[in-house]
Amino acid sequence: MTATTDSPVADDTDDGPNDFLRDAINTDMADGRTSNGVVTRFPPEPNAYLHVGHAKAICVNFGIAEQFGGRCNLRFDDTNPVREEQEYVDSMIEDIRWLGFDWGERELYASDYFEQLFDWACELINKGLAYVDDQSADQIRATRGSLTEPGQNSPHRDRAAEESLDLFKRMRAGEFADGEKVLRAKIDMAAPNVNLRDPVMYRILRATHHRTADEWCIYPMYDWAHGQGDSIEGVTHSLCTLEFEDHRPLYDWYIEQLGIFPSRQIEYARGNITYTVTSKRRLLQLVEKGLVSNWDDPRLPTLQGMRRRGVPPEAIRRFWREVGVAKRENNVEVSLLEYYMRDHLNKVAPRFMGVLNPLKVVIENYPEGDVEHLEGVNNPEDPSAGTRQIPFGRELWIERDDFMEDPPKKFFRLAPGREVRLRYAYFITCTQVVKDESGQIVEIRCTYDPATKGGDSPDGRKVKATLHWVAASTALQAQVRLYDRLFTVENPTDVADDEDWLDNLNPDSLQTLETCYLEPALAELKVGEGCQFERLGYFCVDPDSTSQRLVFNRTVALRDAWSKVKKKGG
RNA sequence: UGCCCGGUCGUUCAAUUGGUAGGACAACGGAUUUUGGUUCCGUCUAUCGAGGUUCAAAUCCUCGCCGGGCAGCCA
Repeated sequence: MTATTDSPVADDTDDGPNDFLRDAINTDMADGRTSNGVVTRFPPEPNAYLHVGHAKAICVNFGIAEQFGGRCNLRFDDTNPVREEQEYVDSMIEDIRWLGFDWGERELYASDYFEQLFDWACELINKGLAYVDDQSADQIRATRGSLTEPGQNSPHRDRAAEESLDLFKRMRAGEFADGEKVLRAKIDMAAPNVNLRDPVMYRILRATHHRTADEWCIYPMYDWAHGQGDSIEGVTHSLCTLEFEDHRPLYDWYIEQLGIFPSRQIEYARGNITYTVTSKRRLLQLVEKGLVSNWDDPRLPTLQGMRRRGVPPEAIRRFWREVGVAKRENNVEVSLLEYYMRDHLNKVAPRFMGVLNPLKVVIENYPEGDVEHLEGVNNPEDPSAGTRQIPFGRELWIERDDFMEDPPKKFFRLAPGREVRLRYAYFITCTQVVKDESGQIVEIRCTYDPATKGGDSPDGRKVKATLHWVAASTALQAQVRLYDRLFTVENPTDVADDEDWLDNLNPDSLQTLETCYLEPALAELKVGEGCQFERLGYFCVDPDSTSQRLVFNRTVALRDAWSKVKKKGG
């Protein structure tokens, strides 16, 4: 395969499973319909921030182009200036790049084709295939018929082509008020497919466009722009979501009447994920009502949010590739995404120790004031990551969950009289539990065995647990934000008429821990960089960090067999 | 009750196009382990229904049933 694509994605270039899109493309190639290569496009409307659902479309379109040695254009579908803004263009470009795709010089816009679209519209008018309608929006709606009844012809449907052409040019010239006239395709008001009932091609809209400013006061509709843009660009396969299936006859009709390059539209099912919402409207509500901090809230499935949370783009790409593409409605389990997050992070994330819910440990037989440095492996999955020195001392922090005064049978961490290993350090044995007047455990007293330095016992005795720890005297203090799924149910928007989908919000989706202790090496980590806190999960540095205090986001927890045992009442 | 699309393990995608229903995740069990992580091994579970064609049907046909989309001068 000759790879001429601009998007070499090194880590996931293997083709993955077959699907009906690739089958169709293979067939078209065999039939000689792709002599200039396979061309796809990702066509967002710049009116919102990209989310993980868009990522599927991006992966499908760029992925297929790459796999077939073709190319994928980025084309902004900017035909409605009242909704679109440059800010969204910029953020989309940033997000797609972050995901790992590249479109070379082909940053394209539907608005690039406004003049051509206008000329083609004139051509259709001349052929008697389009006409200017003077009816109001209400009248057009009223005469469109219903799902079960045909529509009625507009009184202007059969006006002379010359008259329509004149009117259309005057529409462009600004002689009419917004909404006063439209250009309509002349197809069939009795068509069972409502999209074919003389669809509107142009409306008059006095709004400043983010690229063409006030050059135009008429704007093409989606159907009369998208397929034409595809054709102009030589897009061989225009892959879109299922709701456009009913539009395909119109897509094909315009191309056929114009006799231009026949792009082929194929529809596939959008990707949904359990416990998350991706509709623009709903994401907007979450942000505007302050239910999340902003568009980049790490709990949101926006690409900005996922990036801030530390989700590796590789995981998103891998996820959508493995999920595949089909035509049936789907709701993929979020655990699959989490699996690929862990799978990637496990290979690349440097390990550190951090204590989230600290409990003080004093090693009674360790010399007061002494600090020694012990060697830790940075990444057991990647020897080239090397080692680091970790300071150890008489007073340490361990995780509160790692000690139980009266442990159940299957708990094999620290308990009175029990010996455990401190990772990379020593075996310690709990000798005493110190409580305050309310009975709360405030400190654990232990002894250590100097012969077990590094964590090995020369006499071969075993311990059942290895704990992470941080030396108190050199610890970094940090805030850590733990995220849980934003909703408590798999389908948050699946609610009865008298229910509010927002009632499904998880009240505990964010837990902020103000006093966490980290090993000092973590001070070197920069904003956005990720790591593993051993035994806990993957974390990354949040932009809220200051030189005074680090802030970490938990990207995803490690799989936790103990929590399952605990739940079962172990 | 118009038109279009879809229905395969809990989830999702496959099945060389009519020839032993398979993978991944999840779940469950076990081995290894200086992360109750990783890795490894194993187990469990599915063709919406009824007819028909055929030596043979997830696949083709018919009729049902269920789910989704469509009546913007949105995309």
